[in-house]
Amino acid sequence: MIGSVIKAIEVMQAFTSSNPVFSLAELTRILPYPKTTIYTLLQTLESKGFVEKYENGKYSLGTAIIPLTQAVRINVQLRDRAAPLLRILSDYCHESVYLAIKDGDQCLYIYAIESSDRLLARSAIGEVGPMYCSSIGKAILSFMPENEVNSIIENEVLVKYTDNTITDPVVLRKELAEGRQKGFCLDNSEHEHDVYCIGAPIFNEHAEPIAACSISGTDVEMLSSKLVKFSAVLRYTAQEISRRMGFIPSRETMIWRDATNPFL
Amino acid sequence: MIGSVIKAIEVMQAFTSSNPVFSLAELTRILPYPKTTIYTLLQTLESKGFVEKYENGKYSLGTAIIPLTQAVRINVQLRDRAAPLLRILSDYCHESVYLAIKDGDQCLYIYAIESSDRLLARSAIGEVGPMYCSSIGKAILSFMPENEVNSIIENEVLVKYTDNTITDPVVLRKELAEGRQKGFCLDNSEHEHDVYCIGAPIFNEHAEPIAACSISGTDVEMLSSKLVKFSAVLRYTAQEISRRMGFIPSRETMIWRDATNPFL
DNA sequence: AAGTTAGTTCGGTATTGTAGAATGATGTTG
DNA sequence: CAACATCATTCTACAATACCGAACTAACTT
Repeated sequence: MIGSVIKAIEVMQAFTSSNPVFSLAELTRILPYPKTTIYTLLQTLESKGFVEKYENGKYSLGTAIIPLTQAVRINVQLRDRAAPLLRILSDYCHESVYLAIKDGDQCLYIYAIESSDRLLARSAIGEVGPMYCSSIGKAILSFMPENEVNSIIENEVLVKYTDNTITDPVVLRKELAEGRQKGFCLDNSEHEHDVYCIGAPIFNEHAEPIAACSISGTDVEMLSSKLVKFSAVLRYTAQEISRRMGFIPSRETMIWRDATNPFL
Repeated sequence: MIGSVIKAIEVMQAFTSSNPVFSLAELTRILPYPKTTIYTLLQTLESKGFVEKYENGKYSLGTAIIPLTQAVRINVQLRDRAAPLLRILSDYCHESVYLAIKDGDQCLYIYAIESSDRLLARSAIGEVGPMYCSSIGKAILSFMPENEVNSIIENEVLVKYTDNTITDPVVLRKELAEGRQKGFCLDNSEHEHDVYCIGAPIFNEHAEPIAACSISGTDVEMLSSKLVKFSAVLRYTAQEISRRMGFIPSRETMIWRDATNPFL
């Protein structure tokens, strides 16, 4: 374990989308290292383009980080395989489509096809979010071993983001059981107001739920009149992505192509 | 300058999308450092999620890199401001839309809205490409100071990717002059076969061309019947993005809204 | 079974990262 | 306008620790 590398990473991770600019002094307040240590770290990172220095002496993360993402394993192995299928899904549904993985106790969004009515300015890629109140997170949880689900649900305060957020572990567990049976989970505006989602899990070759994809919209019809059609194509998409990850669906749970399926 | 941090970065940058997996031995062949040095660097990076270790002992880049991109300055300052405008542009044109910045002598793609007929599986975000044979690159070059243009054109071999690639500096310079006058540049399948693009430059508050956006399609109509309409809305989009970057367009070059403009 | 290659552990040395203090630059307040 | 405060940067000296050779183990090859 090389201390200076650890510290360099901690310096980079101090920067966030809501706080993307720091002066040296501000960083010394955040991090438990002396000024000069952080100073030389910043200079080193700057020489490689990992941080940039503003005119006014402030620092932010540099562009050299962006090309690295193309080589990240999950992007090569999962995103690049899933992208064409998600494209078809998005064209069929005319709604935003997301791909996120389980990253520790959270979901990490690694791909998005955002439809025009998504008003959020920022790209979701790279964002992390809670598992218990998103369709993606619940879809992953619903197929995880019970003890792991417990450790995620119980080691975390279930924050009530909206009126619909499920904060009762009993209710949540019931919904996960239901999701496991149906093969998909919903987000009835449980995280953001007026955002409705359907999420379906993606499995790896060991049949572990490592990720999920979702259809997301601002129309509540998503969970009523459109649900049957959308959930079917979403589950099929997730299954085909899983297949490309080496997963072999069982005969009972397999989803077949039919007339309502755009993947004919 | 901290040596171990430099080395750690060099280790990470050894991974690419075409070569995303390495064993320790392979890395020692690529990098001029002893086995044990690279070994401890990998272990350190792994502890922070910056590299991941496969079952078979091989290494690849880890997911912890992905959230960092949300805090990268250019993504906060430019991408997040440009995204809604590019969304409108894409909806209007029904074509793929790209945003790339000048990064040294190359273009770095930082945002993309890919339309359904884009068959490429991979996301372009994070990719780098040459400036002299893309509409984005030429759009940036066309507004750069002459000496900087020279250093890019002359220090680089102009590879002939397709039959249409311009490899003659004289022809290229003439086209850049034309682009500067018109306010946009074309890519007539000069980099990839059957890909046609229109690119327009984006300026910062100092009126420097720091980036460009483009409309990209597989239909040659892009450069004929659709050109007038598309180039107008593209230029307007680029201007409005520039404005959000602090650029103040001059009265002569300003593009006004009109009936063919979706931004009414 | 011998040989080759790769991953990992170990330990001594010398490099070099670290942090205190001092300096210079900038901005702020009375 | 001066006195003060804050911040970035330079310098220096010591001690920590990164570094790398060598040794060891495991897996695979011939």
